[in-house]
Amino acid sequence: MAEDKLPKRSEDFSAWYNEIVTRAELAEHSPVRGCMVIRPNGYGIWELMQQALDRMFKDTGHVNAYFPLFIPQSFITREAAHVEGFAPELAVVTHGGGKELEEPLVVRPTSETIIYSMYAKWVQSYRDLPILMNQWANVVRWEMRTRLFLRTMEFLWQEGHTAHETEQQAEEETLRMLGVYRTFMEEYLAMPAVTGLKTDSERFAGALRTYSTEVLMQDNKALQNGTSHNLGQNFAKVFGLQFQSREGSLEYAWNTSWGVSTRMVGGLIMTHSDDNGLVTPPRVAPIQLVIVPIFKTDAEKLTVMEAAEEVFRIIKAAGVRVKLDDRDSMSPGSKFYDWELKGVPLRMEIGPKDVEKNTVVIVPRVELSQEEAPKPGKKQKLFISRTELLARIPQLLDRLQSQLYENAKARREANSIRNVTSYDQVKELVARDAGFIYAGWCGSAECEAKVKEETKATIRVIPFPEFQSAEKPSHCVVCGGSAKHEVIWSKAY
RNA sequence: CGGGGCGUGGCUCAGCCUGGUAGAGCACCUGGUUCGGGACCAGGGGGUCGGAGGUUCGAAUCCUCUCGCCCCGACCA
Repeated sequence: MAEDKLPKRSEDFSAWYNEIVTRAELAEHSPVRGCMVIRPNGYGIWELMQQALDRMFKDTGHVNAYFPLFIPQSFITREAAHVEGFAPELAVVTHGGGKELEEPLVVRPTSETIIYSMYAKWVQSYRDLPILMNQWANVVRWEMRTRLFLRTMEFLWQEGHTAHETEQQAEEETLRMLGVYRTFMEEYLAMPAVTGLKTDSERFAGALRTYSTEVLMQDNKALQNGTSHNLGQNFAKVFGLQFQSREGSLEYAWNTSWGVSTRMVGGLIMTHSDDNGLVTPPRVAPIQLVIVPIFKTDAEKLTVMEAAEEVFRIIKAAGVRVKLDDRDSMSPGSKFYDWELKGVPLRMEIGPKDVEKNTVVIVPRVELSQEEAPKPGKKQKLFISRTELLARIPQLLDRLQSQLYENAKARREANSIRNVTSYDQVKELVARDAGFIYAGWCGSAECEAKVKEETKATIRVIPFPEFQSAEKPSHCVVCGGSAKHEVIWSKAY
């Protein structure tokens, strides 16, 4: 077969990423520029993400609904900041049914306007609040430059939209959902996320405050993969979302919105995968374990397949997402490479020797520090008795899940540079893609813009206390004025 | 939208400069032998050269326009 190897991450990270996406059959370009077809391998990951998130949303009291794709253009233009933010990336429908429309329809870039206009109809009194709703949808934003999963003109996401009596309740909701995202990313995607507040320049168009989760990719660029906004009363005022308060007065509701998208799939790839291909954390792996039977003679094939099928049934019954690779046109070695490329967490080999000894061989996609170390230059192979399988496989999946998280977190820590006090050092660090750069900032948009202009790095976030350095910076790394915040600078996707 | 690169069977690419009517490897199909880290032999199917227009007796090859992809920059989840 002699398949070509992937480009190496260290040599061409972009090419490596693109090759993984297409060769692992996650997605490919559509005939329409900037749009993508998500193939079953990629969509399977997204489905598992959806399932887990949806459960978490329900557990925090949210319900799902669906609002339409088309939004009257006039809705978008009502909220000043919102229009300004989205105008350049709107797709507008001007014709329908063969006639020019009286009012053009915007293909939703996000649904604040249509949703809050509806909430306004549904809410009369404080008794109707809070509204805690979510929708799973596609949205369209006209983009100049696109990349599969990371930035496409149409993407899939969920957008939560809530309405509350008080600013404090809205703020609590905003932070609660940011926390849900972080938990989800860490527990399911094995992605260590830094959470914090966005600066004014990075804030969502129409929000009071925007918070985000930021994850460091293997090329040391940051990926914002979740945002949560406290919208204040901006949209409520524009769409007349009012309620009679407990005191009898008429008040505008306080809104929040929060979303994550298929961009997370791209982040997942860039966090864990290696030069052999995709690496998928077990909890979001469409196939968690693949069984590769090995045999020479027909007699061996018979006994090996019988054993493989039995193991398959047992493991499947235990709730593991397992596949038996019974393709007979491919050699086992070739299958090994194939499943490594596709990121399956565990591979099981069953051959004549295993049948004889009533064992199987398991090879984890990523080396597990808790298991016996491999021989130098070899892959880690675990020899497991068939009688232990039901206990061992879930354990190995768990260990792989946490191993990926530990690896990613260690990498992030190794590439977080704290207490940077000179601007020259910032320039030097950004120039060599050093990662997350923690430094003081005076809070001025001028200093922020200067750094962006001169280095391409932006303030990713004003990190929450648990991420802040032990020693608080005293001066702005740009102007030398007194520091208002410690911020994280980094190049970003 | 600016700069650069590239579009030739499913994939990677040769052919283009010096026009003469399309080729390789891999993949795919059939049969056989194989199978513990990318198997081998034999046979076979498949492209009109991104698209449109032009020059020419004749265009993958020359010219014009256009579409798309990739990289870099400005904008962004």
